[in-house]
Amino acid sequence: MPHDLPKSYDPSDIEKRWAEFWIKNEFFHVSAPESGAPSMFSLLLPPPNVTGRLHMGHMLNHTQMDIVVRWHRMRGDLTLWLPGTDHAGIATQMMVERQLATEGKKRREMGREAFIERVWEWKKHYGGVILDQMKRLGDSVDWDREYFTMDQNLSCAVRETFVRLYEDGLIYRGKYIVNWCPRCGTAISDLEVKHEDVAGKLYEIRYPVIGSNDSITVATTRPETMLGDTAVAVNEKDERYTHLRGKNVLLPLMNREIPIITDELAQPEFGTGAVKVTPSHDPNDFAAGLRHNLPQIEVIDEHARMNANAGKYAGLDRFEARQQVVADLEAQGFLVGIKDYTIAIGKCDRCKTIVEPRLSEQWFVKVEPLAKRAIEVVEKGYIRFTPDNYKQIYLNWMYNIHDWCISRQLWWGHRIPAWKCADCAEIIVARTTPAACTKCNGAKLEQDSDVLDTWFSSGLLPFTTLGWPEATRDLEVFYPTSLLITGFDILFFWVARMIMLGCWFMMPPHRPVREGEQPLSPEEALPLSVPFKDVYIHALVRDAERQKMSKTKGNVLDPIEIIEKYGTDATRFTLAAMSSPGTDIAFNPSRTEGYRAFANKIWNAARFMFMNVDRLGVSVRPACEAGTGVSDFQAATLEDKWILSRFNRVAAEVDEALKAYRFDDAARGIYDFFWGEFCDWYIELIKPRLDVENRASRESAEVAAGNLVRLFEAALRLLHPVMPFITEEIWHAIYEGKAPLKSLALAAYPQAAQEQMDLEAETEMAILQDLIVSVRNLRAEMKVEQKLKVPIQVFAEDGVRGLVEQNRGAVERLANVSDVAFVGESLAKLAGARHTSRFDVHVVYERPIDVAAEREKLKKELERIEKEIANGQRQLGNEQFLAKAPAQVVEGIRKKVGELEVLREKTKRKLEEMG
RNA sequence: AGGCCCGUAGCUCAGUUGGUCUAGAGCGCUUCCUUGACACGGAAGAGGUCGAUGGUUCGAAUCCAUUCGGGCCUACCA
Repeated sequence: MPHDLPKSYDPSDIEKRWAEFWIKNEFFHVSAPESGAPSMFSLLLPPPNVTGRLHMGHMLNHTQMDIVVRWHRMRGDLTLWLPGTDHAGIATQMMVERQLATEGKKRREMGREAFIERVWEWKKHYGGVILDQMKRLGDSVDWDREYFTMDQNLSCAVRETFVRLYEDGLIYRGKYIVNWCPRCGTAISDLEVKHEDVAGKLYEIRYPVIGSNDSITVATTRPETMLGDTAVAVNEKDERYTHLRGKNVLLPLMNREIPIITDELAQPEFGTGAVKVTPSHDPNDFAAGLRHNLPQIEVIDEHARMNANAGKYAGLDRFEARQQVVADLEAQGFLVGIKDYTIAIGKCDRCKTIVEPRLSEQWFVKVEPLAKRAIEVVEKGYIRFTPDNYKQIYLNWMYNIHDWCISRQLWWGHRIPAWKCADCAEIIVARTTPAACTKCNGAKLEQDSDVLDTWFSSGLLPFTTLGWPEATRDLEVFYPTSLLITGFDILFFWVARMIMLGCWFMMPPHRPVREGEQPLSPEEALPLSVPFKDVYIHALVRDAERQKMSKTKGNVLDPIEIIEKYGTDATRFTLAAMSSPGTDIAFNPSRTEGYRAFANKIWNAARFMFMNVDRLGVSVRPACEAGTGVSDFQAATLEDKWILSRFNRVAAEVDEALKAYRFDDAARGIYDFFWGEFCDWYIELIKPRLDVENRASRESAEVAAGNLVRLFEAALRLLHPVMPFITEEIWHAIYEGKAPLKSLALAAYPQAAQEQMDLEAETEMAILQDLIVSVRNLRAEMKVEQKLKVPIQVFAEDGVRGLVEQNRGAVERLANVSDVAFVGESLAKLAGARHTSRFDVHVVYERPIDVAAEREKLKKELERIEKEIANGQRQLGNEQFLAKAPAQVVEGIRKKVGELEVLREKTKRKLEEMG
């Protein structure tokens, strides 16, 4: 049995087999050639967290990446898709802490070293889940290059970048207000704080002015912070308070004297126009405090509890303290009022704990110089966004960027390469552990206990994974990477940081230079410093009701379950077909069901092909190597010329679609072609030619079979990037397991060939299809029994008549017609006839016709035609239209009106005839 | 507070610089057909004044303005 395909399509077996085969054979491994600049395509996989499991968003992202990557590979580009996983500082640490908790252990009790060891242990056991899932998807990544962000070489590069930024004056350490998560016990960046509108209260508190009976009322949403107040601010322009300037107030509950200052912090329009100033617990107040040299009194500690400075409130949780403070203020007559107020409260992105602005010593990146370049490369078009509206979103963010807090009080991550001298408190930043203090020569040095924000290291990946800071060939050949496909949720977290860091470290003086080569000038280097040239931002995958998928809602679809149910190919196809830019995807499994049907259709078409090839005993081995579309196709008949032309046209469309990241257009184009044209028409049309037993010659049968196989093989290549498994399976079957290449993934992507396009054949085929559909239509209207063959009459001009005559058999078979008779005059007037501008056709069948209904229909039809004609003629009579509209459009309308006029006459006559 | 996106058939969505659009597809629905590739199939069909209003234009689902409805992002206003 040469072409052995099981009777039914079962994706699970096929997909498992090929996924393993691809990996085992390392088809997707590439290395940079020794010299030259090959046509290449490179893409960095957004590294999933080691803690990660595949979700629908990944599935979409991976599908799109794999399509693009396979497409480029088949086009002959040296294609690198680089996989890896991210150590994901907070996420992973939380995961392991949770595991420890079940054993009754605590991180702090274990100590740093033991804990980190435990995390590595955890990573070894559970960290690979997502990679295994990726393998199931058929992701054609270069597994030989798989990295982990904490690998030795990458960690070295991280340290190198830190030191260089420090040397460049772009990293500083200081005591500032940062976002502090009391649960995670670490600082987090602005981006890791998610704001949420909640119903809160605005408390108005009266502060008595010392030396008078006057008092000043301030408003706050956080009354507990008043314990740390060191001033009250009013606006300079606010005349209500002119008389109080320079005076002091007595801070209630604490009985501390604090000054009334004038500062822009206070806006006259808001509340009373007076504002309490708490430099230790509010970023604005912090800034105001610096302006006025105010003391910083911390009253809340790292666990969000009141500390000793809070007097009698010490030890209370911040929310307990709030209640207590409010109660005491009220009791003592300082509470003026409480109003309902909506607050945008900041929560920790990871654990949803309410973030506390806290004064602490942290490391920051001074981002302005980095942002300047990151803006320039996008404005100059060195990086393009798809959809392009993300360009503006990116730029707006970049224009307003703040310094980036990069230190985290965690244990899992890249430790900051800074040491503090125990003797003189000097901070030493170095690549390797320093032996002695650079200032006092003391030997008691302690490394900073903080680790870096995970996004700092992921921001470096485009160049560090290719060997930076060494001047490697990989870096030379594959950087800038060609494309990045990712979600908008990490546009700022990751995409923006990669651009900032890439355009810093791949620019002189940091850009590695190969020995004996001249360094590039900044102007030359800038376009080449970008981490990627294209960014494609994919949509969010929602559930069928357009709801965001979330665990709490319980509407999370597991891609693995979908895959098990419908197959990876069908799932991939669904996501591709639904990937229209800028719109979220409402994932509906019913769609996937439909695409599994498509896979099944392909499967059965293949079985049909093999059945015939085997019956005829022919062996067809289509060429599939570089530069090949459909080869050795013998276009003997109209349907041959037509399908070949259509194939090439579709190949061109698919290519265009993929170039523009229109995965939906590409998928749909192939779907419509394969099902709607190849299966529904072409296969049906050639069936008689394969029937050597009854009506066909052996020779013509062999030609037909050959064409069928060659076209099918090319179609498989066209479809392979979207549905890699089923195409690989059938493709190998075509060659009976002895394919000229080891994998379809290595074959050539079909390129449209102009000489194989045939507009005339397409036009003729369209007429024939129209005729056949018309007859089927009439049959259905007249309720002719399905099986009954009926004669038809056709009236047409010579050209069309000749066409129908030549393809009489096709008409007879596909429309179930017993005989085609040509008549010399129009049949339009006959009831039970149908007319187009090119032909009239009448089904000869005795069946009473509902004349009234028929008339109504015709009337409506005539109205429509006349409206259309009027419309067209108005345009054609308009000079401005003729002058401005493209010639193609004018010609198209002219032609259409001509055809419509023929139709109108026929319809009119028929109506008259019917009375 | 600022910005972005969406509103097209019962459902989910296409519709690429305004014109060849009689606005398409899948699913669902109706009728017929188990014909040797496929019922995960074949054939035929019903179904939409393109959220609303106004404007620009010879021409608008497409551009502009306003408006209603839905979603999202950014933001240090107590």
